[in-house]
Amino acid sequence: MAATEARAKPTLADIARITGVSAPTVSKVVNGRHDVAPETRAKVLAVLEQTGYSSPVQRRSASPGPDMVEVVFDAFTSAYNTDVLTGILESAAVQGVEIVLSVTGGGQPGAGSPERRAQRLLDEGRAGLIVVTSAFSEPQLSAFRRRKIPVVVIDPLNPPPPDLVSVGATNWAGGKAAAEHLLDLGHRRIAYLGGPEDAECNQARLHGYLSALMSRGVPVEQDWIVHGQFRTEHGVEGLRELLKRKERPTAIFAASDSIAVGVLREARRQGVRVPDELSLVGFDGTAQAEDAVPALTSVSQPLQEMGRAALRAVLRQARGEELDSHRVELATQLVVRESTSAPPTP
Amino acid sequence: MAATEARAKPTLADIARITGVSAPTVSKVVNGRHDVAPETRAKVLAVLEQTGYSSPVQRRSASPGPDMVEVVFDAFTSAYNTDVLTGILESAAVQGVEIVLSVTGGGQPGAGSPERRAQRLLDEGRAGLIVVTSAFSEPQLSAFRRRKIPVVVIDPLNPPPPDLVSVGATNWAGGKAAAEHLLDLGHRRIAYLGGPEDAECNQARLHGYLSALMSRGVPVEQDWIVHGQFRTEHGVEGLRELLKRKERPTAIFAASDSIAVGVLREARRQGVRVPDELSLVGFDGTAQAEDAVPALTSVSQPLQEMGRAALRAVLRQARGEELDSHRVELATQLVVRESTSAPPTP
DNA sequence: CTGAAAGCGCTTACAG
DNA sequence: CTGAAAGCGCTTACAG
Repeated sequence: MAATEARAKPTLADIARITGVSAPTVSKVVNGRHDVAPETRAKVLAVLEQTGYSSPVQRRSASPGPDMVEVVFDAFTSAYNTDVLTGILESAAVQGVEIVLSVTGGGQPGAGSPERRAQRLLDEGRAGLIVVTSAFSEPQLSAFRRRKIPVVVIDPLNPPPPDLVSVGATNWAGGKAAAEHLLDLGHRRIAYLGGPEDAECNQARLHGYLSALMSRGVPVEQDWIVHGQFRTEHGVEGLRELLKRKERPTAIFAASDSIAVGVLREARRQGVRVPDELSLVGFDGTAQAEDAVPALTSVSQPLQEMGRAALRAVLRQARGEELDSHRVELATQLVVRESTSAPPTP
Repeated sequence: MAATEARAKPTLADIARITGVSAPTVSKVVNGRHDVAPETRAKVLAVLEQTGYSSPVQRRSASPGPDMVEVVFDAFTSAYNTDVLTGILESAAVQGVEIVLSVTGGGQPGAGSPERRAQRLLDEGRAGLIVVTSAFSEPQLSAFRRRKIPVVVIDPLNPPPPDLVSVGATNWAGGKAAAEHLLDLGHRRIAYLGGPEDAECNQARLHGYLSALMSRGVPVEQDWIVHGQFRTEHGVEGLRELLKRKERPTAIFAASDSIAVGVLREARRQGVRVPDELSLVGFDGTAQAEDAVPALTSVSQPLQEMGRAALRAVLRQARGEELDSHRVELATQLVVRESTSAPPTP
C-alpha cells in the first residue's frame, strides 16, 4: 500500500533517494553529462525509466496543450485525400485533438535523416502520425518505433511491414465485386487499369479481379493489366494503350475514380461511347464518381470513416491502450451508376 | 552604455528591483492573482512589458519549434478549399512553417468564448491564423487583435472590418468578364446564381455582373438574382427556381463552380441542354470546371497563389514586418470552355 | 495588499 | 567520479 501511495510526479530528489546517490549525480545523468561512472549511470537510468521521471527540458517539449497528430500525404490535391482528411478532422474536433498537415511530395516527411525527422516530431510533442497513401522507408519507421511514436498508415504505396498498424478497406472484396458486376453483365474482355504495382491496396484489388475472372473460367489476359499512378493522366494514357491492343477490352476496371475520370475524358475525345461501347467501373466512390458524365459505377470506400478509424487507432496507441487489431478493414460497396452496361453485340 | 550592457533575459527579481516591489508581488502579477493593488499591478505590468519578461509558463508554451500557422475552414470538403490549402501547404513547406488545420462547421473556431479561443492559440504558440471562407464575429477578431495574433482572411462570408488583412481575387472584374462574355454571345436574359448575400466576394461578383448589364443598357431583372450557399445543392435548387419564372433566362452566371455543377446536374435531369438551350458560366476554375460535361466556362481564380499569398502575409505580420497593403487582390481570368454559346433563336 | 521568510526543484562550482 | 554546499529562479504560506 505505502509503496503506491505517493503518486505525484517524481522529483530529481526522489530519484536520488531511491537510487542512493546524490541529487547532483542524478542531474548529471538526466542532462547527459559524461562525468558519471557507467554503473552509476545505469542504476540511475533504470530508476528514471521506472519512475517515469521527466526533466524540466523534457517537460517543456512535452506538449502542454492538446494532443497533436500529424497527417502526412504523398500529394494533397485529390478527392480521395479530401474525404480522408475530412473524416480525420471531424473526429479530431470531437476528441479535442489538433491536426498538423504535411505533404511529402513523394519524398520523406520532414527534413534531414529519418532519425532527425522522428526526433523533430517527438520534440514538437506529436501524439502520433497518420500516413496516407505515401511511401516510407524501413529506417523511417524504425526511427518512429524506437521513439514510441504511434504510426498508422492508410493505403501505403509500398508494402508495409506486417506489424505496422494500418487502416484500409476490403480492397480484395471490392475488386472482386467490380469484376463480378462486369462478368454478370456479360463482359469477358475486362481490363484492369491499376494503381502503383507495389501498393498493397492495388495488389488486393487486382487479385480480387483475378479471382473473379478465374472462378468464372474467364482467361486472364496479361496485356490488359496496366499499372500506374492513381491519377487522371494514367487513365488517359491507359485507355490509349488499351485501344492499341489487337483485341480490345469491352470493359475496364479502374483502380480509382481519378483513373476512371481520365478514361472517360479520353473516351470522349476518341468518340468511344461509355457504356455502349465500353463499360467502366471506378474505385473510391468520391464525389468525382457521382459528378462524372456518365455517372461512374464505382466501388465505394468509406473514406471518411477510414480517416476516423485511423485517428482513433493513433490515439489509442498514444494512450497506451491495446488495439483490437493491427489491421482495420472497412467494407467497400459496389455502387452501380451509368457507366456500365452489357457489352456491345458484335 | 552600462544600461544596455546586461542583455540577458530579465528574471523576476530584476523586475522586482526595477519596479521597486518585492519578488512575490511580481510573481502574483505574472500569474494573474487578484490580491494585488491595481496601481501596483499597473506599474509591474508596464515594466514587464518593457523588459519583455516571460514567465516559466509562457516560456514553456512559447513554441520552441518551427512557426505554426492555423488554417480555419468553414467546412472542408470542396475543390476550392483543396486548392487554397494546397497553395498554403506548398508555401509552408518552403518556409519551414507548420500548418494546423481546423474546421468551424459554420461556428467559431475552437471552444469557449472568443477570448479563450484566442488565448488558446497564443498559448499553443501559433504564429498566426488564416481564415478561409468563414464567418467570424467582431469580438473574435478583437480578441486576436488584443493578443497581436496576425489574422489573414480569404473570402470571408461576412463583411470584414476595413483594417483586417485579406487576400482575394478581382471578383468584381471577374463578375464583369463573365457577364460580358454572355452579352457578347448575344444573351440578354442572364440570371445570377450567387453565394451568401453578405459575403464580400459575392457582392463584388454580383456588382461586376450588374455593371456589365447596365453599361450595355440591358435591364436588370431582380427575379433572376438568387443568393445561397456556395454548394452544389444551391445550384440544383437555384435552377429549379429559375425555370419556374414566367420569363426564363437564357444564361446563368453561377458564383462558384460547385453551384454551376449543381445547375448542370439539374439541367440534365430536366432535359435542358447546355449550352444549346442554356449557357452557363461558373466561378473558381477548379478541376470541377474542367471535368464537368460539358466542360464549364468559368472565371478562374488563382486559388493556390491566394493560399501562398495569405501565408506570406501572416508570416510578414508575425515577424513584425510592414505589409505593402491590407488587401491583396490577385487577377481572375475567364476561361471559355463548352458550357456557353449563343442563345437559342426563338 | 505587501513582502520577509521558507521552501522547492534544479544546477553549478569545486573539494575530495 | 562523487556529493556537500551554495546558489538560482520562482512560489507559497502567512504575519502584519
